Amino acid sequence: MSTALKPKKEKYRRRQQDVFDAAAKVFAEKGYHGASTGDIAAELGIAQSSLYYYFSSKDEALERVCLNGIEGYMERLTAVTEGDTPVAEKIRQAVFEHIKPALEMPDCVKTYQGERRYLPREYRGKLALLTADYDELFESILKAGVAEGVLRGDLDCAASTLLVLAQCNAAQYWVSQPDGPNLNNIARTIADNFLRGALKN
Amino acid sequence: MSTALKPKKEKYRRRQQDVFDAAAKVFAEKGYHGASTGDIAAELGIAQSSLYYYFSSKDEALERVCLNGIEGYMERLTAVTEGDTPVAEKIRQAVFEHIKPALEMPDCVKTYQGERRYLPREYRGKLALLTADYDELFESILKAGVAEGVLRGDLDCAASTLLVLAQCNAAQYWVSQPDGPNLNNIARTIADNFLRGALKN
DNA sequence: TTATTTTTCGATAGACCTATTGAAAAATAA
DNA sequence: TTATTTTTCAATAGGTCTATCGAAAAATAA
Repeated sequence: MSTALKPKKEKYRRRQQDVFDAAAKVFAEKGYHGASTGDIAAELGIAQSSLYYYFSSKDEALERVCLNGIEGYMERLTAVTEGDTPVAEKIRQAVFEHIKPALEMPDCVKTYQGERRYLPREYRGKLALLTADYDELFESILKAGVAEGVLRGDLDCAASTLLVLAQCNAAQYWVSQPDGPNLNNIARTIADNFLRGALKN
Repeated sequence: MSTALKPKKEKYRRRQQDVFDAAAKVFAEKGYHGASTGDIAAELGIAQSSLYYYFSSKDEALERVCLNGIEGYMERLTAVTEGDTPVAEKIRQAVFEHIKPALEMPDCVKTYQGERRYLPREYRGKLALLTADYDELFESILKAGVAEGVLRGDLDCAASTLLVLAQCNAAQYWVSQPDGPNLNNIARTIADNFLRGALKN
């Protein structure tokens, strides 16, 4: 029975995803307020009014795009923390996993980074909590490193987390450039630069 | 003679500066496209149409605000490079001077960072050149450090420049928070973190 | 085929926004 | 005071935008 009803809804879902992908592209390019629903429709080659069959407001489109922009981050970072690899390697992996979406879904990530502040209040608060959880999880890797004695005892884990992630987020704009540096190289540079100063000895 | 004519123009200039300051505040808060000229006027408590006595278009207001946002950067960094202090100290100073405007003119800086991409093509190009000059000057400090043998010989000066400045730019959002960290502390943390990995030995 | 459901569309109401204009108000000069 | 200049304003033209609605078209079912 479920197999008989699904195909209908699934076709709708796929088309809806096309719509949100187009929205992500336009939002990333022109900014939320600089982009019109007409721009999104033009991207898809359909009428502006047709969009409202897939979402009920421009705000909702931004919500969905932003959600896509942070989807998977928590899961990937959790996987990294749960491994039994050395702390230094975990940090390298965490940096790499953080930058990865810049290639796979750059528009969603850029929109999340730059346009999330235009979300309705309540929704923005929810995303802020998710981001805080993520930062905390990242910080826990550093704390574990300090506790193990692998990282310097006087390392400011909270500040380091913010600084490393700031570099990752900035790097997302470099990898998307055609002649920009390779994803692996950037991740390694960021992680190694940090580790050189943070490792004991 | 010049002293007789100036006061008139000066009064106009001062009021014009008020207008651009209000524009900076509103742009920083709502984004260029999210902010209306009505918002700017409301900030000043005047009629929307009165603004056009001081600028000829919203674009021009953005231009001026962005210009204010990068004013002085080049001069301050030049002063740092020209001193005869050790390289490590120059780097600390450069980082500090880069973050400083985040306190003195946060709205202009935020607008420059986030909204400059909405400037008309030609004007955006000019600012890009200025930014490139700045990055190059910063990089030259690192190169000098490598040449002197103070910094590691295999240091990637270009990448390091981008990464350090990315941290500075991100930090500008932390210092403006009421309970955020102190400007000096952030600057020192960024510079020391970098130096710990970049210094020879 | 015809009937039914899904998807797209044109037209448009209603709101907002930029920039202009001529006049009023305020400030300054004579 | 009156005359002149500077500054502000109300009104508005002309444009764009979001979201709605009923109908048309397309896809699917009977």
